Amino acid sequence: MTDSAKPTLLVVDGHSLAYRAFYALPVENFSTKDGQHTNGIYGFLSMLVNLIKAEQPTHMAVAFDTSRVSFRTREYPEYKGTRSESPAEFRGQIPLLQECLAAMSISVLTKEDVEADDILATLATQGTEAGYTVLVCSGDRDSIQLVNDQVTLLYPSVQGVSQLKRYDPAAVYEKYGVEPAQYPDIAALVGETSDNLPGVPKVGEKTAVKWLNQFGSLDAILDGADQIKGVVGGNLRDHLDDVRRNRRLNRLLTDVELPLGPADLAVRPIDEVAVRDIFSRLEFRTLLPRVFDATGTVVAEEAPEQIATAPEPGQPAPHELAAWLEAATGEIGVTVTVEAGLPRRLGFAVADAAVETGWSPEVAAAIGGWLTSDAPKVLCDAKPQYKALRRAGADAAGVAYDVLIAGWLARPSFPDKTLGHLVERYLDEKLPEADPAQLVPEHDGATPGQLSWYALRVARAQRDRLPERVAGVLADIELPTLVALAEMELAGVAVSHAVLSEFSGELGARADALAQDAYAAIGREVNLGSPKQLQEVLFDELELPKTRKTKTGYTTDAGALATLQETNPHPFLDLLLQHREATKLRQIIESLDVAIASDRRIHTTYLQTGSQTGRLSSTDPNLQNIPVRTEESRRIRTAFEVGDGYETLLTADYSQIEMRIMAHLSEDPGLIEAFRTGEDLHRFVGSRVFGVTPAEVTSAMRSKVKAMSYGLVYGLSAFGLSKQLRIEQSEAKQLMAEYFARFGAVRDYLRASVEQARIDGYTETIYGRRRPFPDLTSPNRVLRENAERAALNAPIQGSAADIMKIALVRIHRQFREEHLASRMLLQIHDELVVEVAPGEWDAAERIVRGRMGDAAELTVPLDVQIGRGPNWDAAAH
DNA sequence: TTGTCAACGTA
DNA sequence: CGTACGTTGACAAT
Repeated sequence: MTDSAKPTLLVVDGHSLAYRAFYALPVENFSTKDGQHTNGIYGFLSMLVNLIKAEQPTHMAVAFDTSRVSFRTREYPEYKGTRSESPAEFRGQIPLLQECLAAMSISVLTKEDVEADDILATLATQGTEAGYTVLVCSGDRDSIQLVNDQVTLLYPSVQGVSQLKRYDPAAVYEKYGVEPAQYPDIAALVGETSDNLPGVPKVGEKTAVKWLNQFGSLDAILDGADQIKGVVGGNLRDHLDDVRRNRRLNRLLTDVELPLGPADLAVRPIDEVAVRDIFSRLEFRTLLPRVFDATGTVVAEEAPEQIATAPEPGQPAPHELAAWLEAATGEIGVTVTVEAGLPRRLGFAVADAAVETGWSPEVAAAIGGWLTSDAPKVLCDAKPQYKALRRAGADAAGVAYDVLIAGWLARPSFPDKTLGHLVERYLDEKLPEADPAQLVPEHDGATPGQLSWYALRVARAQRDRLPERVAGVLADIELPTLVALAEMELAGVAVSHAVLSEFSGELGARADALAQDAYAAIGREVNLGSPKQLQEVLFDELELPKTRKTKTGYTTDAGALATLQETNPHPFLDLLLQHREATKLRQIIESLDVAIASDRRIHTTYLQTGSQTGRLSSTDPNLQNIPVRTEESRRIRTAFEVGDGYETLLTADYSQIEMRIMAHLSEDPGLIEAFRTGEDLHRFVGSRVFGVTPAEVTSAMRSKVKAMSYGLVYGLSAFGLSKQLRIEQSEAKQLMAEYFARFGAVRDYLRASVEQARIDGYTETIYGRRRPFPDLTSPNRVLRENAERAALNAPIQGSAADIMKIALVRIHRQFREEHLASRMLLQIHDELVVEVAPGEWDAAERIVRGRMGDAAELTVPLDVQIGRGPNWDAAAH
């Protein structure tokens, strides 16, 4: 038998190689939409496929450890004792990996009480005896002892599992200077830190090899220990027992009883269906053809999966369309294409048919009843379509599903929010798209009817995969919120151009004067808006001390400038700060002014899928960051006025909603009492922390605990607290200690919530909204700690967002039920601005206060502050 | 014209 | 070394 005809047995240590892959591959690229981590599985399989293709083994097996304990830990309990337990995210991947291997018809071997490497050693030995060429693939250096003329070790390099280094006897000798069989002797002397096997102090590979070559064997070294001089000789004599123990433990078993021998491990054809199934669950796409290729699997058909083609939509007359819609049972996919803010074309689809039409008064009349009925409608990005219909005088109801919002709930971090992406993600198909670069596109894009058909199919594929509570958030919170937001956007808020432009003029004049003074202070003109030029002035010309580093240089932000002004006063600094303030305000005013529409109102757009936590965001313009903190900046808010035909503005905000949620989630008795007594929160907390009566809490004490309380919600550190309060770090630490001594359950909750997130891979709000956090197990400390702070904050910020949305929906509903003309205009996270119609103040106030107050049943009351006034500033309380 | 950065407004 | 957002002007890259 020639060598090339010899059968090749490949045996692999599944655990150690998957573990290396787990740390080598960034988890954010290898997680399913449900949050299952797959980096270890993917990396391992990728390596295995390469190996199969390159080595063409005739026989194959993968071995796994069964647990952390084995006969070695019984003999020496500290064995591998320094290894931290492998993360849950890794352990969870092992059963799935074994499922993959089973689908690929690769034998998986495990054995109680022994390690995977003992199984490899046994198989290697049996294989050698039976005349196989053996390849051992392991990440454990002890496997070097197995190498001989028949057995080659494939060992992952530091770069990761994709690069395997081949160790035959020559390679072992070159690297370690000994025969493979002698390697365990070296290792016994040197010790193995990762296995918690201490060796002889000061003895490294060099010394060990020298001794081995000098004495011939480990036993001879131990016997002749007296002859070795110096400190190392003494060390050796002191550690003879350790060396003997190490040698006992690093000897791999070659006689493990296994259910299968080499002959039973012949490569078999993969189970193609099973492989497709598990790979699709794990969302492996590119790996599938590689597996087929490496295993020589002939895929029956080029495209066995039925790529459905969209039906050619019919173009019924209005009355036929109405009949078609009435006849359709179940959900209907709906698409309204929008032009100039108005509906242009409409498409409708059921499972196997689609129709479409242009928008006209006739169509509106024919299908108006269906649109406003509860007949379930499935859309992609329903809000703009709903608004377009409303602008055209049509109403719509029965929004039963929105694939865009559902896709965001399933994976809030994913930036691409288009139907095309969802079609790829959930259907594994391509949405037909016209090539915008071509004047006469080769391919037509999908028509409205076809878009509806795709949306409906995405909805069906998506809904099954949405966890139940997340589906509840969609149905009970997000979909009704969508309608309320659409109405708010349509309403818009009245803004006075006159107020804005007068203020803008004043600020402009002031900014110019400040700029002139600033130039005079440094003797030249610079662009005060250019951080780059400012750095030249501050650090080169004025030679002020360098500030905190940014990517491109040193910061010139307001905080740093203020600090500089204290340490190195210079008139330029103050002028610059004032100039910044004036130009910033003016810029905000300008952007608001151009956003005033012809109805003299500003219509913002709320992004319902814009945040990772469940909050809304606001764009074009952003009305959620209108200045409020300084007296002067509040003047901008006076421009937000009650509109014609309305009586007054009402503002309502939740006081300390996040701390209340913290009290609820942590069940901290102290914090709960704080909110139940109705005492000022920070005064109450201050009295507990500083051990005085509430009346004795000074404003300094109050602001300290206030900063601490708010900081808690963000994962503030002692360092950050000390910086913010400008106190010593030791004092900040002391403050935190005192705080937690009184409110210990808060700390317990925060810790536990992050730990739970590490296990689950995601956080959850009170209502079940999820946010995945793959980085919680990252070995990269910065990534991991960032994730920890965000994970700490997400359930709190997210629950507050949920509660506000619930209130929003209920207020909207009740205003309608009671036929009020009053309406909500703005939502600023914990605040609502309502425009109250004449004579409706009492009703509006009752509803807003009531529905915000009872939006959630927490263990502490939800406190709502109401204000009233002709403009936003005056309505603030 | 487009993308990135620093800076800064809000909750 | 404090969470979540959107917008702006400057500047560099295209």
